[in-house]
Amino acid sequence: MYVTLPSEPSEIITVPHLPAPPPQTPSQKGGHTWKTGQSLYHEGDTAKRVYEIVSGVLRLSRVLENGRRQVIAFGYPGDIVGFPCNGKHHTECDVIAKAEVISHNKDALENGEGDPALHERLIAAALNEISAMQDHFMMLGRKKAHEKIASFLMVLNQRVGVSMGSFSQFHLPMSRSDIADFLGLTTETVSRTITHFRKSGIIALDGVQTVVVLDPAALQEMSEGE
Amino acid sequence: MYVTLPSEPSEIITVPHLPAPPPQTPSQKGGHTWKTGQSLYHEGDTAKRVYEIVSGVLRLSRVLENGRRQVIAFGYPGDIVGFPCNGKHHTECDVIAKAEVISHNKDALENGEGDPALHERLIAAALNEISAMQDHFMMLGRKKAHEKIASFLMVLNQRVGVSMGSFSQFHLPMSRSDIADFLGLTTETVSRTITHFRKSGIIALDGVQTVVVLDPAALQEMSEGE
DNA sequence: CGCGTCTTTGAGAAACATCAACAGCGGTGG
DNA sequence: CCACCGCTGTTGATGTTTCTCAAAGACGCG
Repeated sequence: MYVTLPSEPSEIITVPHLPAPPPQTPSQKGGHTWKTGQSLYHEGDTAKRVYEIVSGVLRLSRVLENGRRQVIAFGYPGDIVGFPCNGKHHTECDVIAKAEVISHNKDALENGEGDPALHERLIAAALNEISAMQDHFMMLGRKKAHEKIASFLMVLNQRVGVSMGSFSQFHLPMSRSDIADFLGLTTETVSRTITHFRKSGIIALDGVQTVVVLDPAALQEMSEGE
Repeated sequence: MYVTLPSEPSEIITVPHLPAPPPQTPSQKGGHTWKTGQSLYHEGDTAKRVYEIVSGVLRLSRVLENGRRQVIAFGYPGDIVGFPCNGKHHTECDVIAKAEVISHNKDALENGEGDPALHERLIAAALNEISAMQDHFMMLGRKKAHEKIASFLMVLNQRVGVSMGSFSQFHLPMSRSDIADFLGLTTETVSRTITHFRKSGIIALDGVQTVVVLDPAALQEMSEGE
């Protein structure tokens, strides 16, 4: 259903410019499968493991007391999520699209004993994560709604888009509200902006969850502001 | 504007715009002093070291082509900055207040050989950084201007505030524009909001760079929305 | 087929940005 | 020592974006 490209460079989707993280050489073959709607962990949970996504999509998020939510990242194949801080998880991690996940003991991240190669790979992933988050800051703090949506669609297109003749298309497993909470917008603004792109002929929709990119250059231009 | 200290022995390096890097062996104790306005590194620089702040204040930032800037973080004593990604720095790092900084070879972060204790300390710092950035996401994406400013002042007060009788006060080494770029606002909005807090009796100013917190509870309340 | 949920669309309000002018402050040079 | 200059910060008037509230349409599921 979801096209995963295990051989492709993959990264946290907020990082458009980063080259490939380590190739898929999981230390353990065959991860665990999680269904849509399940949670790998919750905010405040004691962190024992970090998770390497083989297939599917995860959502990392935080909620404020008053109910406001921020989606921190969407995890795609190749991403590693669940980095602990002081032994605890600081986000929710929910499954958006049925996922296969390999878990590693957090000790493999925190000290090199055992598997030095894995240790270094996890550290590299954590450093990548930091850089990815810095990109996302730019997005949240300094871009307008249409730039945010355009950037978001472009990154997804680059990461999971498949070529369909002269166009390319990809699947949006997350809801409009997930996108809104990721970009710091409301669902209405997300919806309106996507509609606007559609009416402008930049993209087309096939159902609410499939995006066809008709004019990548225009999308690129949108993402940079005018 | 970035001045290289003549008194500093500066290596001849292929990076043309790099001011004098701290000439020292890995993990040297004692640190190195940087003056206001200097840059520890620039976006795109090859990352050789990470920096542990002993005193002073640093500013980590990124700029978009169109000139829009996002301040990623302010580095205060105890913080470790300059985590590399794929061997490069992905932010600017400028000195806001004269700083003493200890630099560590990045190898100490990436593999445990040498000093395992330092290695683990740097990893913990990186993981802390991830968590701190997640907090900041909440701020940028889901808080209103007055909540952002109030949160910002509160954090600074907790971190560097000194008790003055029944009140506490702290220094704001960064400009209004730095604060704006950190919080995703304009300088005008920052200024107006601070003025509003002042007129409400929540804070007082002693010059533009000293904040006296008169009513911490009100500030707390402001930071959470109503 | 009916129901609940998600998405889209619309109208109006609010928050924040933008544009513009002025004030404060430190530094410089006469 | 003071007048001037440039820079940063403040304040005001106005404009735009985005949010909020409301309702209708689409879609999946039982």
